[in-house]
Amino acid sequence: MEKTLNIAKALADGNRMRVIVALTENDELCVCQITEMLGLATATVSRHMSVLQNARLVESRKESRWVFYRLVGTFPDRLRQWLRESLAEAPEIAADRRSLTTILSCEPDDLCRRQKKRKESHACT
Amino acid sequence: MEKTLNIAKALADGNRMRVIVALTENDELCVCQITEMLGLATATVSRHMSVLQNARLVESRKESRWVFYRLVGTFPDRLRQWLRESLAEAPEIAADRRSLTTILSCEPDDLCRRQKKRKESHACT
DNA sequence: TTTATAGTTCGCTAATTGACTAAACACAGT
DNA sequence: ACTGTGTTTAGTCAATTAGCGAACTATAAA
Repeated sequence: MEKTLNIAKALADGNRMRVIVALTENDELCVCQITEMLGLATATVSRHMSVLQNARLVESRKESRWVFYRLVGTFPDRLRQWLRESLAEAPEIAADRRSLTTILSCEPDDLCRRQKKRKESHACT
Repeated sequence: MEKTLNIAKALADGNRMRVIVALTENDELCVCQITEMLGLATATVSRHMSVLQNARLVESRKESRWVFYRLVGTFPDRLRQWLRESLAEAPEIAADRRSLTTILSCEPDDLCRRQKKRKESHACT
């Protein structure tokens, strides 16, 4: 029962749910892309991804400086179906989809550079 | 998205998950039966059922002094399937099933009387 | 009408959780 | 070796939550 409960707990956060849904539509995403989509601090995103990984919902691989996450191959099919059906009309998910289109149109390198620049400009304000 | 997230949050507690699964196997259960199964205070069970009701997972009816809860007719089928599949081998659920056999073999009246007697005997200890 | 009963709500406590910043880590780039 | 980059971990704070007992509510029973 612990495994199922961990999954339920992992999904009991709006941002983590958004990540899971985004990963049902995209093979994999890197932390900086998820960070950009959610609009949170990198540290927070990392924490969230850790929760999802511990719940065995996602797995990760490292390539160069970037860490990419994807859904595990054993992701429960019924759960995926429920999420997609129940969130089919959700405006927040549609917004994520649109913003991801832009995010995915550039390489992680460029994206991370943009995030850094944005962060510094905030620091100067 | 709020509706789906509320459901996820409602399920992110072991006891509430156990109640939902019990209700997939039993048409309806009254508070005192759920209380007996979970081994919690009535107040706590009532609070939990309120969460499930607010998440639109269960509905209630009152008969005499008893309140009965059942799954809503719109309970997401995929979600039910996922829960039943992933919890098919869970020892805790099996234990609940067994204890419910005993609980359901007597009327709410008798059960409530037993619970009251048990509570008083604790008070005397 | 009064008393009893079952469930709900309130308030408290302790634990957990989401967001952030800063520091640490892993390792690529120079 | 040193510097830069992206991510992870640790610590803090505020908000939320699960469990309980007490008080309250709804209403059945006497």
